[in-house]
Amino acid sequence: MAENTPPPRTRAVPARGSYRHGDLRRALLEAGLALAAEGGPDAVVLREATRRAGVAPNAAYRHFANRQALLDAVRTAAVAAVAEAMEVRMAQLPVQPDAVAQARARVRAVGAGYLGFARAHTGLFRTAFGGRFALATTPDPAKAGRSGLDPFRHLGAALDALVAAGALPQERRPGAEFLAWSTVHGLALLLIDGPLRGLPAEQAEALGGRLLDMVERGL
Amino acid sequence: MAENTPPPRTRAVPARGSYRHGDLRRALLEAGLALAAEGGPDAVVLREATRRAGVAPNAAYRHFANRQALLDAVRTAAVAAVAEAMEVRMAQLPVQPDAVAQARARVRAVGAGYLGFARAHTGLFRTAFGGRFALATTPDPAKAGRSGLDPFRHLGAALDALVAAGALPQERRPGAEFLAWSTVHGLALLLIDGPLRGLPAEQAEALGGRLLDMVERGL
DNA sequence: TGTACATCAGTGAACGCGCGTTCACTGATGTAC
DNA sequence: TGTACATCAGTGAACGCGCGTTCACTGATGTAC
Repeated sequence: MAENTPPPRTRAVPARGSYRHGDLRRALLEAGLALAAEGGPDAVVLREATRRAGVAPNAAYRHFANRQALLDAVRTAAVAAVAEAMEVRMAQLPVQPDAVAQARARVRAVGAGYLGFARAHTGLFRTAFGGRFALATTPDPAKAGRSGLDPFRHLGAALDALVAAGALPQERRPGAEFLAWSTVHGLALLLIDGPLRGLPAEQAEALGGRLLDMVERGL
Repeated sequence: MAENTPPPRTRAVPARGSYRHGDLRRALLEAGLALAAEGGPDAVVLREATRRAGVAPNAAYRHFANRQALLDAVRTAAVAAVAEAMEVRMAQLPVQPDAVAQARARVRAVGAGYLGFARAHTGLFRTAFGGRFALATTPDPAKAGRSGLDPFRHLGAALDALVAAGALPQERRPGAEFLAWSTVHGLALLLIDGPLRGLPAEQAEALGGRLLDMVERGL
């Protein structure tokens, strides 16, 4: 870790749980998250998750319809973790007198949260956004951070704030989230899977900064 | 196809080839490319390639050390195909009196070639740039188009031309390829794997255009 | 020009692998009387 | 309060799958004499 982005959320140990195991569903989900963190989505292997939970392979079927269902649950949790990383950045933002500066800082925090998460929790990031992934048209609370917003909606809200502050013309707002997202998404992938893999943190952050400058200017 | 980006290069039928099969190496490579086109890198399965070539599974080992070697060869060919898609776009560029406009158009052609290839040949694109991929520091002719440049070097050359034309300050040049690449790479992935998947061609191109506007302004 | 020989591309059979998933089960628990 | 019972979370064993890869082989070809 050693990053200011948080590890994936681990809820407090819950009410006694069910039968034998205590709470196998959560144990499997957490094993799945650990696997995803170590090796991305392909590493979320049902048998290995049960192994880590200390349970027979088929016990998983009491809690997940199949391997895909487990993977989906892991992916959802990973998306929520990205949202939380963004929220951490935003919470650290100083209050500024200038509304424009404030709104810009918010957009940057969203982008930096995304990039920081990708670098700090590569496997989880790849699980969340690395392969085929969709965007529910109706918000899913399970994919949100504490604020109730998922990563995509954090970006949308930040861009709305930019418009409200007068820093982004209304007519450029539609579709702007996809332009901004593309940019940051691309750098994230170049940084974790592409030729920028292994770039020292300092340089990666500098590049991220320049990229966000570019988006600001270019939007 | 039905696109102005070319299909992956198929060299003219060569000199007689070797023993029994004629030219199993090429047959396997082409089967691998077809598999990649259909299902991305994971679909490049050694046994299936030999099946398509009409040959026993282990015959592949006469020509490739292992599955990874076949995949690498396929990936290299896919990268070259991206370079060619860029070259097609550039060749279509009208000559302009204004050097700045000319240089800008060239950068846009590189970006549009990348995006167009990603949409037209999704599986190949994903094979070339979808997963873990590196960038040889020394240019590999096998990854280049007819011009001898690979996709990354096409971008670099286009940016150099931008500087030469005076449209990009010298001091902003270093690292600019990574900013530009990130942007276009991200949109490509959003378009083929992400929430923008299935966007109608017209809208996808419009978004691509806006993105390239943004890069131009922002760089 | 004809024959013996070495080469080596492709064969056929088999391997071990870990995977997801299904089956009939068992036995600790909570609940109804 | 004590006992019978239904529930259903986790068990144990097994399946078929396609994969990559190894082995000892064969037989068409090009080449040397």
